[in-house]
Amino acid sequence: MAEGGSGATGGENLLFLTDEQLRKGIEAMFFAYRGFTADPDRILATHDYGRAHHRAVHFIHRSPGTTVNNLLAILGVTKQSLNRVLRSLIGDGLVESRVGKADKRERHLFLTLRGSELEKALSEAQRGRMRAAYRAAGPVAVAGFRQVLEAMMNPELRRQFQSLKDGAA
Amino acid sequence: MAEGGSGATGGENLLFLTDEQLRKGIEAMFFAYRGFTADPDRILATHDYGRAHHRAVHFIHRSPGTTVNNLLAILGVTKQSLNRVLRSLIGDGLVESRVGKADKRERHLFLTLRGSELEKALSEAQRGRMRAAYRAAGPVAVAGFRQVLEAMMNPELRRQFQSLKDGAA
DNA sequence: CTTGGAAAGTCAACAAGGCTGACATAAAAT
DNA sequence: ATTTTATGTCAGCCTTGTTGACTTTCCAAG
Repeated sequence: MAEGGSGATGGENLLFLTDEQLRKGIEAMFFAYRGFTADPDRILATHDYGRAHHRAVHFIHRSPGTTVNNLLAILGVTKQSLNRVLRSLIGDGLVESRVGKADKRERHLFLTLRGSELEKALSEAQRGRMRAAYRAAGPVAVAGFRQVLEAMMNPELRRQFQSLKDGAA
Repeated sequence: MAEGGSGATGGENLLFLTDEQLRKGIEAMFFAYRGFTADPDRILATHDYGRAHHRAVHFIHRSPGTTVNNLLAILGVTKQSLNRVLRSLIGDGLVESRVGKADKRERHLFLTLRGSELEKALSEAQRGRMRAAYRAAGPVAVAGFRQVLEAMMNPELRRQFQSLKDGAA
């Protein structure tokens, strides 16, 4: 499905697969990820939170009412680690934890008003940079960007991502 | 400079810049980065090393003889943090530190044979996944991937990256 | 030649955020 | 009635980042 290249770069020659090209891609990924997290990190620092809080807030915003277990699966950390973060977010009044109706063992997580405000600040900062990068690169590049990223995920993560992708909760 | 879109996706409509699209890009970046680091992480764990060691080894391999200060600038950490990592790598005989000839204050860093072996194992693992993703996505997608990543970096990082890109030391 | 300051290294202390293991509780499922 | 599941919590460990204080080395400017 790959080589057929839509022209542009040069048909079936595989120059884009040389170790040199791959190394550049690896380094680009490293440096870009730093940029990717830089803006939210600045905001988080002023609130005495870290990236772990950002991730929790992001996915609770994204899927309101999600359970602790769902969050664990998405974030890929231990419950102890996530619990520490949730405890502080709940304690600070950014997240609300409601006992499940159908299954009272479950806790459903929601952002409070203050939680939503932080989420908005963080995601606007992060989207700002993303938007600038997308605009600079153009729609075709963006499509390629997304394709490569999805191919780079672990298969289970890709499945999670794709079910997350289009809404739902 | 951007909108002119080379066709394919739809000319000047800016659907690729909606908040929804940006959110998907942000999450794709998050999940992909996990995949990106997963394979080397597994190798590192068996050696009692972490990502910080990987980064140091990578850039010493990439620019043999680089100074501690150069490395600090590239990695963006404090010298104390880097020093801890270098000390363990030097102590374990993976890295050699040679006093500078012209300026004897500087230390020039080189991988030993054992260091090169670790580097090779790590980079082969990481390139393996990258190569698979590149192959699955194709050359056009790869070009877009690289464009977006570069646009996402901090300007200083981008400069560093671009001077690094094409060889030199 | 002396001295100021840059480059490098070291020690100590701390924090975030991963991890494991052990254990408690409540509720659901068998 | 028993087992399993979902969650929370305590204690302790590791890596990797941080600051601050201090030393040694050595170039370069006065």
